[in-house]
Amino acid sequence: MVYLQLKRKRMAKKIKPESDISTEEKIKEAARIVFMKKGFSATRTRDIAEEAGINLALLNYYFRSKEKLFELVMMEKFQAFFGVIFPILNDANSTLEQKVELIADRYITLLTETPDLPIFILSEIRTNADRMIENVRLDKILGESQFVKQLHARRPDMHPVQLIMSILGLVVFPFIMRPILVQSKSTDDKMFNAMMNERKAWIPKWFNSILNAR
Amino acid sequence: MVYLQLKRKRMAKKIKPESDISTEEKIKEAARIVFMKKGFSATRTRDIAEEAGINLALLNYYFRSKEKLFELVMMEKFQAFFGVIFPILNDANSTLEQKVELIADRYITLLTETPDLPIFILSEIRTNADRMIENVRLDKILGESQFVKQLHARRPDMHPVQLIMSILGLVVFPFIMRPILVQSKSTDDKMFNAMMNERKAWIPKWFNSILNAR
DNA sequence: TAATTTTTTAAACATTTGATTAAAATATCC
DNA sequence: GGATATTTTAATCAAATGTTTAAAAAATTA
Repeated sequence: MVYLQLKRKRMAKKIKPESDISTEEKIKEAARIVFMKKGFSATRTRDIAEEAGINLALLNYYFRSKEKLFELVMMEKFQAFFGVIFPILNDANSTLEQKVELIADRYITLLTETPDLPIFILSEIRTNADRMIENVRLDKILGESQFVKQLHARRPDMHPVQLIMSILGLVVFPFIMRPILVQSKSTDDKMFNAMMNERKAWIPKWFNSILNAR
Repeated sequence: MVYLQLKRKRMAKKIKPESDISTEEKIKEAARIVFMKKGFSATRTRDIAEEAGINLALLNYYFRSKEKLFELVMMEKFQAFFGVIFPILNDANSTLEQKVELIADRYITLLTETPDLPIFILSEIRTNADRMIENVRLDKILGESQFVKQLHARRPDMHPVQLIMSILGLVVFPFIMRPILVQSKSTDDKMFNAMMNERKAWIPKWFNSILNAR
C-alpha cells in the first residue's frame, strides 16, 4: 500500500510539480550530502533524517531502504562523474588537443563544485563493487571512442590507457589529495581552488609535452 | 588485569620471541587484510575474527577495541605510504631528476604489492579525519624539503604543490583507478602491472617535460 | 605434579541501527 | 464539509554489532 504511493506521487508530479521543496527532495538532498561525506557504511539513516530535518520513518516511506536511496545517489554521482567525460571523448569534430582542454576545464570546474566526488565514487567501488553499477562497459566505451583512436594515431607505441590514466591523474588526483593538503595546512580552500584554476591551462600544455616525450 | 597481560606478553617477546605465528599477529594480519579491503566502517570485528580464524573475544583481549586495532593498522599503512617518499624528498645529494626517478620507482613497486593502499588511506582520511594521525605536518615536511627547494629553483613561477600533485597524480592515480579498470575489463591484473612497470620509466620523462613546459 | 597464570571459548549483554507499525495529522476530492 | 487518501509521527521491533564475562583449557612455574 505504502509503496504504491511512490508511483502515485511520481505520476502526480507531472501534473502538479511540488511547489516548494518536497519531503522527498529534502531527503534526497540530505542523502547526497551525508553519503558523499561519509560513504555508505559510515552513514546512518538517522544521520540523513537529521540532516533533512524529517522523521526517520519517512526515509523508508519514500525510498524503501537505505540501500535504495544510496543507489539513487550513486547513480546520480556516477552520471555526473562520467557524464562529463564521455561526450567529449566521442566528439568527432574536435582535435586531441581540444579534447584535453575540454576535459581539464570541465572536470576541474565540476570538481571544484563537488570536490568529494572522486573519493566518493572510487572508494565506494572498492568497498562494495556489487552495490555498484555493474555495466559501465568502460572497455567498450573507451575502446571505440574518438579519443582513443586519436591517441593511438599520435602514439601507436603507447597503450591509450596509459595516457588516459595520466591525464585523469593530473586532473582528478589533486582533488583526492585535497583532504590531506587542507588538513595538514599545506593549502587552504581558496588557495587550492586558485591552483586548480591554474591547472586548467597547465594540464593541456603538460599533456602535450607528455604526448611528445620520447 | 587482562590488559596487564599485554605488557607482560610484549616484554616476554624480547626474551622468547613466539616460535611460530602468534594469536596477536594472526589478528593483526587479518585486520590488515579486512580493513584495507573494506575500510573501518564496513568492517565488522567478526569479519576480522573469521579471517584470523580465532574467537571473537580474542580481538578485544589483545587489542582492547576495534578502534585501537584500526589505529594500529592505519599507523602502519600511513607509515608505508609516506615513509617511502619523505626520505627521498630530503636527500641533499640527489638531483631533482633523480628524486623523481626514485619516487616513481619506489612508489610503483610498493603499490604494485599493495594496490589498495592509496584508496584505503585517502578514503579513511575523508571518512573520519579525527581517527587519523593528526600531526602529519605535511606543510613543514614539504616546505623545508630539498625537493621543494629544487622545484622552486627550477620553476619559481609555479607553486611546488602544483608539481607535487602532478607527479603523485601520475604515480598514484592509476592505482586508485584500478578497481574501475579491472572491473570494467579495460585491463586485467597482469596487464595493469605491466603498464605500471612501464610507467617507472615514462614518468620521469614526462615530469621532465612538465618541468620544461611553458 | 600441584598451583598459578595465561589464553581461549561459548554465551550473553548493551547499544546501535535499519526498518516497520499503528495512530495522528494533514491534504485532497466529491 | 465530510469522506477518503496521503503524509507524518512516536513507538517499537528485530537483527547486527562491539564488547564483556565467567568458566574451561592450556601453558608456565615452583
